[in-house]
Amino acid sequence: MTVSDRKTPRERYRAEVRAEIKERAWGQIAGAGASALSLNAIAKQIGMSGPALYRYYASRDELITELIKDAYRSLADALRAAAAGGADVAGLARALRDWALQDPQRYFLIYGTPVPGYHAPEETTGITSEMMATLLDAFMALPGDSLATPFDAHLQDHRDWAGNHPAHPAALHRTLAFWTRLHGVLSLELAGHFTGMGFDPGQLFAAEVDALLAHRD
Amino acid sequence: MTVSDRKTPRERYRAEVRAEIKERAWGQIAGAGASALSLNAIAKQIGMSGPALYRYYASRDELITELIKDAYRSLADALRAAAAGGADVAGLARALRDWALQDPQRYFLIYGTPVPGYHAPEETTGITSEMMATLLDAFMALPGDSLATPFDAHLQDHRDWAGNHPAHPAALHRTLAFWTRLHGVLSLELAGHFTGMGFDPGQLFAAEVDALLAHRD
DNA sequence: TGTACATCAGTGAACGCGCGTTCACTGATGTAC
DNA sequence: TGTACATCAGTGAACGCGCGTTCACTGATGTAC
Repeated sequence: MTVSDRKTPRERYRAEVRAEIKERAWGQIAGAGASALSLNAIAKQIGMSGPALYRYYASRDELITELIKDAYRSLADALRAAAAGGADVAGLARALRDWALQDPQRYFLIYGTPVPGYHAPEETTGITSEMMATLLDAFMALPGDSLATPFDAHLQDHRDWAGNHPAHPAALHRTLAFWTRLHGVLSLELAGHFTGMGFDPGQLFAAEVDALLAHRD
Repeated sequence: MTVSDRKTPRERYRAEVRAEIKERAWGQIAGAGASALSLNAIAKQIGMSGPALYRYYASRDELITELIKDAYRSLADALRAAAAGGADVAGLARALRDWALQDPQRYFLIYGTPVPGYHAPEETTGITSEMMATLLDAFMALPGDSLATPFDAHLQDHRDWAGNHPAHPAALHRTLAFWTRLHGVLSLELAGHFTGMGFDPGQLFAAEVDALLAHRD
């Protein structure tokens, strides 16, 4: 570790302020949604003037882009950490659910209503691939008849998203089903569509995980 | 049909303008999302001054609330019409998909990111019950072992959302799975999360429908 | 059929607000010799 | 260790914008007798 690697006080301060800006940004998003995020309001909370923020982020869009990347990163990390800790498919599902419930608006920043015209930063596709690889690893550990359904066959020829992961078709299929089914439960739950319906969303989620493990879709 | 039932020219004109306002509102939502909906911009498009709109809607919130109710209504109607036309579960799934693809931003107005603090109008829960009843009718026509899973048992005691529909537990379970799984595929697809992944979202959707019909989850 | 009045659609000006962003500047902190 | 200079964080004023909404008013349309 050379001297040039060590952070100067100024660099450390910069990093701290950038972090505080992000923290306040998340707070605003949690309170009123991403569309209500305001640089001036963040500045006021921190105790700075509005223009001062432009020392740290070039624009509102750059800040939001940064937040989106962080959200993707934290999800991929959560799943990877669970896998590293020995989690199987059910464990990964639990990690996903915990991550989503921990901060619903962060979840919706990724999986919520797309803003027409806005394109997510390039990096996010790479992070998603990472996440898919984690899931594929877990499903590959499960037995499965290959090409059991027509869609399995379709996937065998259309697996760009899986890179060159050695998973068999049934694992590909189940990985996608894991992703879409659990997302279906979570997004409806977090958006409040189950409110007043009477049943326990957690048990529906668990039932979906069980169905995925029964490896008979 | 008495004279008082017949619409006066003024009433007819009012209805037309209200309809045109809604049309333009949908156009704006399709183009830039619901948060970008602007009364002034709508007025300009129609060729009126901004304040003139207040003859037709008391506020921006009232207009949005109206649009949300219309969106719920059109979904429930689409499913009911399909059922009335003899559609089975697969047919209802097709109707749902068609409805969603027809206007993605209308879909997200219902199922997208919730705005913290905003509460959907009361009527929507009733319309959702209607939709659930349509689905339950279709699934009740399918055979199913009752109480095949722990979640089936849970549902038997937590079925507020099903009203007093005579569906057996397996139908309750499959109706919820229909809703959450197809929503999972559709919302990811419409938000663009499958872009560049290589497979055909329509085939994934079809595979999920097949899985629901195999009545072995 | 004609007149007197009420209803109501739409206008233009105005209010207050908050937004993102640019700019010229001050003052503190760090760097080089 | 001390001085001269460069770097950079932060400020306050300003720009231009569009928003929702209120208000007093005009002028056209419909209604009652």
